Amino acid sequence: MSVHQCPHAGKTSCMRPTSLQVESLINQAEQLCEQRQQRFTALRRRVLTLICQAESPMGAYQLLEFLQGDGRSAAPPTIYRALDFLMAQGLIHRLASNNTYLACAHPQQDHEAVFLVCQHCGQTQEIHTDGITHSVQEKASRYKFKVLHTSVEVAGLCAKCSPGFNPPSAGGLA
Amino acid sequence: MSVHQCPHAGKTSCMRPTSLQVESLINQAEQLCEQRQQRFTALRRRVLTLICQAESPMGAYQLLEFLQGDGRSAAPPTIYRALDFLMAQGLIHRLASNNTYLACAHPQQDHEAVFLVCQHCGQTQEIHTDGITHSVQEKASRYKFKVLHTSVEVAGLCAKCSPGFNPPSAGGLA
DNA sequence: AATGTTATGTTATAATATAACATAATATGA
DNA sequence: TCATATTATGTTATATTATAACATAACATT
Ligand SMILES: [Zn+2]
Ligand SMILES: [Zn+2]
Ligand SMILES: [Zn+2]
Ligand SMILES: [Zn+2]
Repeated sequence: MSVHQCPHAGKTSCMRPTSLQVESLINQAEQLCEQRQQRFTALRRRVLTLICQAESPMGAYQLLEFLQGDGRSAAPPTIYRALDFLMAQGLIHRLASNNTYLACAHPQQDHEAVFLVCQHCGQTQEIHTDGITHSVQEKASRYKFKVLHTSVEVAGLCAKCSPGFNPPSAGGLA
Repeated sequence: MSVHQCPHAGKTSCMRPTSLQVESLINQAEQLCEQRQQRFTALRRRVLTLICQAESPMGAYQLLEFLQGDGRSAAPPTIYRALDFLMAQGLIHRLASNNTYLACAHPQQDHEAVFLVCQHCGQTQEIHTDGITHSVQEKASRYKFKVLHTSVEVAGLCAKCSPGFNPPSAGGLA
């Protein structure tokens, strides 16, 4: 049994996964859909691939342009239906703060996630943290509020885009 | 010196403030704007009043309808400019998860907030919790991510809309 | 093949938000 | 007060994001 090595795990900032890593994510999605008796169609595969290959989260109409570039006939419902499916399967997430979609870093398990969204370069890191989830739960319970879904989106600057960052390979001085 | 009693403070669920409480919020807004040498115009006052009076967060076009009902000439930019101003002054918040706007419960101080959004009735409670803010900060710093703004929106069911709720005045049995 | 189901194509439109430029109201200084 | 600058609002058009409704195609099951 080959365990999938998540391209996001253990990295300081999210890099575009290699084509091998994308392939691995797609294979994983295919397996999940098969287990759930859901159809992982060519269109859905294509959309997930585009999202996985992207440097940062993509908008629906951006993705739509790629589909149209394929020669395929594609209108807004085409992309939104694919996105809805992928979200329902937990393969992608939607960022409400900027209306974009990104691949889930850990589609295996159901989870709440926190997103660190760089305002400069757009790169977005999905992190999982029980601490935040528990804080929310605890606070909500004091208000007798039943939590169904928590959205945490953190806007800021990633390591690369923070002032004072020097790329390691540049030597750091001049 | 009369201290403003926030209509949200200490409540289990957010109720529409009384007209006296709305008035108090508006007066407070007026003072804040005066301190900052910002113009609290009739339009801005009207929009803030509408938002304060609302039972739950309101959409921009909903608010726009009210302005038009006033007999006033109003187009989308009218409402969006007012909303932008009120947000810049920290008098209202925008919920990204459902594109709505609500009055800030504590416009005095700059703060990060958590919103408990009831999916059934729409009522939304703003709460302030250092615990969540600190968890986010701590997690982000591990990724060398500089936090600028944190959005936490919790979807679920408020006390009233949770299954099994009986209004206190009904006696609780039959 | 006949049938039911799911997915996709297609057209139109809804909902949310902004650009660009004109006019009006307000503030500031002579 | 008047001229001037600044800020706010009016107005028209358009951009962006998303869904409704119905037709056709692909797939599954018998
Ligand atoms: Zn995820
Ligand atoms: Zn960045
Ligand atoms: Zn607030
Ligand atoms: Zn409720």
